[in-house]
Amino acid sequence: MAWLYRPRRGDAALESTELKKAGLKATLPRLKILDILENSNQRHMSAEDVYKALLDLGEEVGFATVYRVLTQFEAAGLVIRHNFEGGHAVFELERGHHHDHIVCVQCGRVEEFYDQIIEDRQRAVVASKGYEINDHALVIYGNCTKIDCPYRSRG
Amino acid sequence: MAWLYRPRRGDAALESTELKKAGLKATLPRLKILDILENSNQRHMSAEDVYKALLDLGEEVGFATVYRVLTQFEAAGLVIRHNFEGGHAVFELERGHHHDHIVCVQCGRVEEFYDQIIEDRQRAVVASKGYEINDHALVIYGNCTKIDCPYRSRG
DNA sequence: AGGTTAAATGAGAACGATTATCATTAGCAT
DNA sequence: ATGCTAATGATAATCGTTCTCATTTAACCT
Ligand SMILES: [Mn+2]
Ligand SMILES: [Mn+2]
Ligand SMILES: [Zn+2]
Ligand SMILES: [Zn+2]
Repeated sequence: MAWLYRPRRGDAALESTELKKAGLKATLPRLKILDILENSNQRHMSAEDVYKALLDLGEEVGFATVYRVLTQFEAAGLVIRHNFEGGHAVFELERGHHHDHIVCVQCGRVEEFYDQIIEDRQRAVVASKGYEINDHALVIYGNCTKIDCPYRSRG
Repeated sequence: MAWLYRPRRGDAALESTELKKAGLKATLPRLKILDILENSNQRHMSAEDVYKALLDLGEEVGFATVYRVLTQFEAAGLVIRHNFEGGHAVFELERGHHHDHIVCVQCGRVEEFYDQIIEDRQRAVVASKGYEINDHALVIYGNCTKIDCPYRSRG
């Protein structure tokens, strides 16, 4: 999926500051990975997606480093990790606005949504069960009807 | 967690019929695993939970068979597989009523709920995005305040 | 700018959950 | 009971991810 990464290189100084603010040294691998997350066409990337984007740029970064850095970014609040079905985690930049996801089980397309009523009802349900809410993951699996979905149900 | 399995053996003939109806031969491993799923105190069990329950009964069933049978049960619609966080899948008997889950991130307790408003809103959101809904997974992570939660927030 | 040092990296081993392989065993239709 | 086929169990393999450790590097201090 090489073409998915648009190399419109972000401002290196800004990204460096972003890392420092998060308490992380501005190393080359971290800057490159942050750059990819910020400029890729796909908002939700697996560790392998990121690694391949690095390869496509001719960058020499180890796979272990990709995992390490993504985990550090998560701990620092720079990215969110999702466990959609399929065995591998996907990461996206934290943009400060909670949202949930619809995943097309055919083509893998990911759509985001936010529904205040759903959010409110979750709080109500949890409270009624005597829990203190912490986090939640709502993933809807479906078939998209996008014209370019290669597995589209009908024409 | 041996004590979690109540060996009030279910009706073997019934369970045998249940398997046949699902298109599965009534083999000993399958009968035993179905029995454990039906009579365990915990409604949501990992493959390892099931395997340990078998060991506690002195049954000789291979780990690979446990995985295989659980996957077959899922394909046959007898059980549902959930991918809560934590790396391993959990299974529960299909009881014909969709529900979602609250998981205590401290003690692992699992609570079930069903909320019609949430279900309806999901359909609406999905439709508005041009998807055909297929399935969904809503897991709320929280801290339970049950008196017997060993990690309870306060006294 | 050059030196120091603790932290970060990369290659590969290790890991945990799950699946595949394959020789042996066991349902079950005849 | 016999035979055929599917199921089992021991073990190897796989997959995504994390760990180990020798080497490199960013940040700090002359
Ligand atoms: Mn998202
Ligand atoms: Mn349940
Ligand atoms: Zn939400
Ligand atoms: Zn639901």
